[in-house]
Order: sequence, then C-alpha cells, then structure tokens
Amino acid sequence: MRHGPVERLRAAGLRVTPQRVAVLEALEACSHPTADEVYRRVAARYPQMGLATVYNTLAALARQGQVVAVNIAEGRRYDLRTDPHQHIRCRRCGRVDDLPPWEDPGWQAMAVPPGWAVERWTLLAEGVCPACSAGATAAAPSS
Amino acid sequence: MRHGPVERLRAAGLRVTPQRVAVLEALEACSHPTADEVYRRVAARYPQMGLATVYNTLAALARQGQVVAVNIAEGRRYDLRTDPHQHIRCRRCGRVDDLPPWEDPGWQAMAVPPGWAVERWTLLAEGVCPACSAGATAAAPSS
DNA sequence: GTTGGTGCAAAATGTTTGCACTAAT
DNA sequence: ATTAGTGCAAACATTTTGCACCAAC
Repeated sequence: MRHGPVERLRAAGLRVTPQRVAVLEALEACSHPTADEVYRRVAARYPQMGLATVYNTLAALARQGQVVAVNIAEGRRYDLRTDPHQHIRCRRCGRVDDLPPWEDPGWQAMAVPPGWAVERWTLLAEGVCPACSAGATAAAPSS
Repeated sequence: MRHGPVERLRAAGLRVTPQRVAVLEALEACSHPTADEVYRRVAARYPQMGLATVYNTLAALARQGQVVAVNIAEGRRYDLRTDPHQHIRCRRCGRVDDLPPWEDPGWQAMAVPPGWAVERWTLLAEGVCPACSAGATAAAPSS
C-alpha cells in the first residue's frame, strides 16, 4: 500500500499511536465520515477512545495536509484525498462521495465580481445515491 | 420596492410583526449575514429581541421559500435571493457575496458516478474581497 | 377571540480546550 | 528522559425546543 496510516503519520511528522492508526483506518474504510462516525468506528475496537482525540487527530492531520476537512452542509467531513476534487452528497442518506476529476472545469472562466481574487472553487452536487434510488434505504437527512 | 419585508411576509403566509420586518430589513442591509449578525443588527433597535426569534423567523421564511439558507463553511448564512445562484467568500474577512449568474454552467455536464441522480449543484468560490486586498482590513476568518 | 409569534431559559449538537497521566520517540 | 498524545470533563458556539405571555389577524 502506497500510503498506509503509518506512512501518513510519519509524513506529517506525527507520532504513530494505535489511536491515530485506527483513525486513519476508519478514514480508509468509510467514505467521507464525520468525526463522530470515525469515533464510533474506532471506539468499537478501542472502547476507551476519546472523541476529543479523534478531533485532535483529524485536526492535526488536516493541518499537515494528510487529510482534508470538507464542509458539507450540516457537519464537517474528512477525506484522505488531498488533491483538488469535488463532492456529491445524497439527500436521503447523507452519504458523500468524490466526484471524478474533470479535465476542463469551465467554472474557472466564470465571471467574478470586480476586485475579487479567487483562489479556489468548491463544488457540491446533491442528489440521490444508487443505494437510495434502488429502494427505501437508510437514515434521515432529507436536505 | 418590488418585494419589501411586508410583501415577503404576506407571500409566505406569515404574520407581519415588527421583529420579522426588522429581520428582513437586516437581510436587505447586510450581505449574507449569519443568524447572529441579523440578531445583533436587529437588537440595536429592538433591545428585547430574542435570538431564538431570529432563528425561528429565518427558518419560517426559509420554509416558505422567501429566504434561502446557505451552508458556507463555518456557519449558516441567509440570502433573500431565492433563485439558483452561487456564492463567493472572502478568506480574510468572511464576507459572502453573490456570484453573477452564469448562462452556461458547464459543470452540469460533469461526469457523475454511475447510479447517482444529481438534482442540484452548489458552487462556492473562495478568495480575497476588494476591501481586503486593498489593505489590511477586517476580522479573523483565514479559511 | 383565536392562533400564531415572542422572549426567555434550557436542551441538544458539534467542536475545542485545559490538565494530569501515559506512551512514542 | 523528553515531549507529544491521550482521556476525561468542562467550556464554547450554534441552533432548536418548551412554555407562558402577548399581539396580529
């Protein structure tokens, strides 16, 4: 594996602790989890795990660029992909996925109000995921 | 004025109270304020105004489509424009403005993962606003 | 006069911080 | 041995809710 949890932690100059490895494993296993989703998954194996540690770890990794915090509607989500890319969110179950990279993002030519210097664009698509359109599935979100 | 506060409230089937009128006036006066910005502005004239009333009013207006709640990074913001449009946020002072409408949003042709039904796109540009690039200005945000 | 709205306080979230203890280096 | 990281609890910030009183219709 090119970038395993340990490599990521080393690359970020962070100490390798079992908790942090578990956090990174959770990020590999879920798609764009919230901090709480990471916590619940990690706590299943490390019952004494603290939620604050999850937040601290994610913040540390994000500060070092090993993880990206994505602000999607209600709640922040975390992503191991750190290259520029966009997201899609299911209105029904809340699932978030990456969008495939798009070669010619025409929005870079979009007119901006005079005087603004644009540094970055973020695109969020919203709709219904395959699982949810297949049948009555999952939880609450709605929008 | 085509759509004053009173008209908006009537259109939403909501009672016309001084507090609600003041909330809508605040929305007209600020650019994409947070609930708290609305509250502080309204409280300057109505000191007994409750923050919960601001939230309730904004939620009621949003439910009736007279206002749109925009989830931008940290904190929800409110917008009197209810037609589809996009936003730009200043990384330095946190100011949010509307982007001019774009006729041919090429991103609608963006490839989406198989099985997803996309209903809506949200675009957020981030950069530095005219005031902030003109000089050392304003508050904290950063990103 | 009804019914919805207001104000206040409290609850529910989600995230951050302080601190004593522990473990990675 | 150092120093960063952990776990817990408490602090914070933001948004929602319950309820008694009041005002728009």
